[in-house]
Amino acid sequence: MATAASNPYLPNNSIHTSGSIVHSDSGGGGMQPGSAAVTSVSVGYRGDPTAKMVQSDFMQGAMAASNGGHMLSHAHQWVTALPHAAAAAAVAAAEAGSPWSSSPVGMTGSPQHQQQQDIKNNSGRDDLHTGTALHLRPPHLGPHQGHPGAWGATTAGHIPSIAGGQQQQSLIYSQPGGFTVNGMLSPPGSQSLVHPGLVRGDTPELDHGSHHHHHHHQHQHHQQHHGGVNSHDPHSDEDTPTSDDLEQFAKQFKQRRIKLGFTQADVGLALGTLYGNVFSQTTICRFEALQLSFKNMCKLKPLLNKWLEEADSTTGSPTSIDKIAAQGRKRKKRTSIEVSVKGALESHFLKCPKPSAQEITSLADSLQLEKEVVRVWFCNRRQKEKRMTPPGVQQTPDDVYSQVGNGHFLVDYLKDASLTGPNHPSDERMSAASSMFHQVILAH
DNA sequence: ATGCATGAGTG
DNA sequence: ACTCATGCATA
Repeated sequence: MATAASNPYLPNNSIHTSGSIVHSDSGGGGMQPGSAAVTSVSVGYRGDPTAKMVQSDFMQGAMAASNGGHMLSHAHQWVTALPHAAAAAAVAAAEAGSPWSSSPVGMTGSPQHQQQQDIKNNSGRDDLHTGTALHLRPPHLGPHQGHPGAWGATTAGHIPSIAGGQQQQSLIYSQPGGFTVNGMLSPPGSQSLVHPGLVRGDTPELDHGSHHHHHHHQHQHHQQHHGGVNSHDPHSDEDTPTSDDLEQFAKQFKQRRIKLGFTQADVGLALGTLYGNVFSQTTICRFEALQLSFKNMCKLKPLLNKWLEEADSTTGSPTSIDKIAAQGRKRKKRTSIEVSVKGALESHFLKCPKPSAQEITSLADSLQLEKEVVRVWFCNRRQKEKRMTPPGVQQTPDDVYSQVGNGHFLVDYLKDASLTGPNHPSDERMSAASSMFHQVILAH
């Protein structure tokens, strides 16, 4: 049992604890998810044999049952401090020294307020320069960002992520050297050359096929109107992409990525070595599947586009990136909710997508789940609906009709979108989604 | 490919 | 407490 926890290197399939650590249990608080949900154990801990997780796994009882009123404390329950000096130091350095904190960003134009959620990601995994210290951050900003007032949202969205994310910590890893898209030290021959022309992947060979299919326009301008300018070719990463652009780009991106032999994880890592922002396989996957919010898609596109350029020029480079699997803090065990329970949650969601705290509590109680779990479930559920592509629907619009089952999503999106109006900061995703669907419907 | 989770940022 | 961007863990 403990072995699983202490040895992260083992294929974690066999791990499943059981009582490894002290777990608090069910005494006081509570409700043991014995029937409603199972919590699969498996702490993805970074290599620290000596230190196993000390804390009691997670006590749910604390907040649930007795207190109906408030349960403000929960955040610290699963987060533990790194017990190890080395590890701790690394993380400390990562967190203290590389906060992609707010960054000045030079957008002299529209001081948008609520959407500069740049990337401050980095979950403390970026400093493990295992052997190959790969982290190269160009002292300059990306070539994107042309006009300041192009349009607040999107533009402002990706700039900070690039510009802001990398400054102070750069001294630490200034390892000059050639880096390839893979993040490996440069070898063979000539990579990293940023080709000037840069037609962003128009390689005839694979750039033809599927995209270019339907192009209706008429919805191209959802969110750009104040800046004014911004009406050149949709292929440049400087302007606000339309949902069409994104869809197309995502598709093309995936094709090339695969053709070049890279995995989604590879790309995520490469982005880290190229820009200092590492992304997970998950994120790349979601990007390709358009399962991110419109805004998020816009933010990521320039980065991936950049990678694509690099990848194109770096043909034939061996792929041998070392995967840094790291992360220092612990997470709550993932709870898997039973199907029946899930069904119940679903139906509640349909009735009320945003239940009150009180409602969540009673629901949790009746379902024998932790309140927190229920709360999170609703959050995730809502978020799911905001993605550009509803589950299942994503490929060619033509398929939308064949794969019904998601039909209602379309209706909802359109309905909602039309109610709220075309473009409004908070409706980005709707605009995007609906525009995509509009064309589908119109094309029908 | 996705489900559940964390945390920063916003009210 | 919610939204959003992200990701570990898992199916």
